Amino acid sequence: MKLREFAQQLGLSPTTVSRALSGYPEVSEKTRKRVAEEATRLGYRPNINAVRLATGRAGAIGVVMGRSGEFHFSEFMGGLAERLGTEDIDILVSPMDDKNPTGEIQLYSRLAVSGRVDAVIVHSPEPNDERIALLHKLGMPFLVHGRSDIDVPHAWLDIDNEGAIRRATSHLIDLGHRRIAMINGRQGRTFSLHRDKGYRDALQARGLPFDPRLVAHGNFTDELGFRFARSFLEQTPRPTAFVAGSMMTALGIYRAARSMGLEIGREVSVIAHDDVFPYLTAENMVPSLSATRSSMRAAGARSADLVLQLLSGRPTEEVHELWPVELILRESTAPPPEGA
Amino acid sequence: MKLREFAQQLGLSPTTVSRALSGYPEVSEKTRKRVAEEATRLGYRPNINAVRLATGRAGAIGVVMGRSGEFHFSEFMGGLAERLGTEDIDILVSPMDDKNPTGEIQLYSRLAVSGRVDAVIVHSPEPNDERIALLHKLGMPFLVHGRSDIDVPHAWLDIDNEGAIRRATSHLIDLGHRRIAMINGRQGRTFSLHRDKGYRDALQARGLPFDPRLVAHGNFTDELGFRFARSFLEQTPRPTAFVAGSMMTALGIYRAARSMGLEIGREVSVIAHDDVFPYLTAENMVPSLSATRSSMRAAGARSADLVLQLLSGRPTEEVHELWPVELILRESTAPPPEGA
DNA sequence: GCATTAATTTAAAACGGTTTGGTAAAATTC
DNA sequence: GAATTTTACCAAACCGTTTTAAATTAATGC
Repeated sequence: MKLREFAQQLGLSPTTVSRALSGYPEVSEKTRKRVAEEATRLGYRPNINAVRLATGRAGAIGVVMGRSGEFHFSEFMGGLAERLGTEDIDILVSPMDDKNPTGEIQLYSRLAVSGRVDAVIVHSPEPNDERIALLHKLGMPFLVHGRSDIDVPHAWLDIDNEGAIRRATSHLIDLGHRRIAMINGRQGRTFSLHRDKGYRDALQARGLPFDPRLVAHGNFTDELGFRFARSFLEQTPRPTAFVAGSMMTALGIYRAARSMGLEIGREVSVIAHDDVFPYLTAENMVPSLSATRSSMRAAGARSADLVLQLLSGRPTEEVHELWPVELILRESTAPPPEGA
Repeated sequence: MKLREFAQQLGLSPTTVSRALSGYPEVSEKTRKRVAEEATRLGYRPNINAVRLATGRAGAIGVVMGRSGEFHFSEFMGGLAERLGTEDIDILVSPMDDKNPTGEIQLYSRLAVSGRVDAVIVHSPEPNDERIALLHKLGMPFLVHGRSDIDVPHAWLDIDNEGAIRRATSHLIDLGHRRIAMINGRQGRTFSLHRDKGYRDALQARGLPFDPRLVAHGNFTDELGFRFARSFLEQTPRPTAFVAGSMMTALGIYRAARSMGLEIGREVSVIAHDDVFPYLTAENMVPSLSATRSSMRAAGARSADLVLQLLSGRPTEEVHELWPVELILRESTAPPPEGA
């Protein structure tokens, strides 16, 4: 059913009906109510594409999805979706071929120019992120999940990675650990750099030396967690504790320790970062995993909020949030064994 | 830049330019080429929303995302995105409040009516799935990832869950297991039913009794894997083998066995279904996990293909694919211990 | 070289809403 | 009670394409 017919049935003009449904003030309360009721009764819904054309708004926000296995992606999306469910705004997922970095910029610029989305969410930014520069130049509203040092104003939502890892590392030092290994995220991402910094600062604060042989970077997979942990544990003297970037990494570390007959929570301590997944919880690991924790789903939901704020005119410079991160101590952390 | 201006610059009518760009035959090769060149040179791109309104096509396919933790979701999406990256088609993710089942039907009907998407992908169908009936009634093209027994024609892509689990179970029986527990997916989903059937048929074929106390249903989480495995293992006599629905479930089973001092691959055998994740691999578990395996990402990519076929007119009845599932034997399966 | 057919191109009508700029009726002011 | 403002509604223009139906130009047949 079209607006025309619907309006006719009500004995009103299309104009009035359109306004009534969009909640404009210049239509009487009585009429508005009648229109709303009849709309649901007769099942009238404005054609979304006509609305989009007329208003110039796309009614969607874009998320670019990398190919590599990002298991936290669906949690973030879930949060986003949860919040956006009540608005009439869609989430548009664009695939990105991350083997081809030029393609990424093209993709963003296509996304921006094409008018498919009103705003974009940028993930895992780098300190000098081309995408941010591009989106700013194109005037496309965007929110960065994470942060960038780039000299371009950008709205962002980030967790305090640096503080979290500093606390985690400090705690391990407090327990008496002296050789603490760090399995971090992908090289070059801001969040990895922040975590590196938290780690180094904690060491430095206690006068412990920084040993590059105890730090590794890579995707958050069980596989890499295992491989790095294994190679670290083969060093002599071996590290007595690990700071890890993700739950999957922690699984790999647990596996590596077991494979070498080392007991987690006694001979090797582990603290990992937990994005809070419904299907794999730090609490339930054996031994239960000490973790820095921040809900990815909550970040998704809040990101939706912030994007909506941007779209309704809140100035970019005002929109940034740095979330504190909990440190939850469980059984995987303990003082190092005597003599280690 | 609008079509009007662009056409004017070329000294052509909007009609001709539009046709040239869409590849219609009634425009000369020479003109077409010129138009294409100038379009890239001047950076003309048709306004997507105008196109959508005029053509009635949305240029997007919809995916409904449940709230509960579905870790395979991002793999499926990744595959979808990978394939759709080359087309000019978007993926629209709609949030679903799965606490409110009525909401789901409303959501689908909104999605269908609103004209936001040209087709929809339905996940985890039930044998008599309301969504399928609805989409059929509304005339919205859709692909079911999975299958349904409903008496409504529907295109689908599914893996041979029944066969996979039958083989897995049979293999365990061949090894000598007699008490085999099954931790399946959510009650009522077609795939769970198929797996149940595969399991029961395998038992029956060898004259083994079906014991409902050895079967559990639930979400694919480490937590449930642990709880169910634990309660099964506390029975006397305890099961000597498990068939599990997911990698996370398998993690839970491993944990449960360990917590009871039982050695996987010796005292307890495990076969799980593996959707193939880059961040957690069956091969790498300790002991390595025997698995029925089928790539979720490949299913996503192929689903995109099939949806495109549907949209280009291939009849629904022709579109269904049943994928065979590999059974990969690793260290987690062995004959039961003597006397068990 | 003219009639006929085929190949190109075009003007104008959708597509289905929103928004601008008014107008008539009702409410308020003086 | 006339003048003014406010309220409630409407006709028509517009958003930027595609597509239908018709017009023009080029090619072919004889």
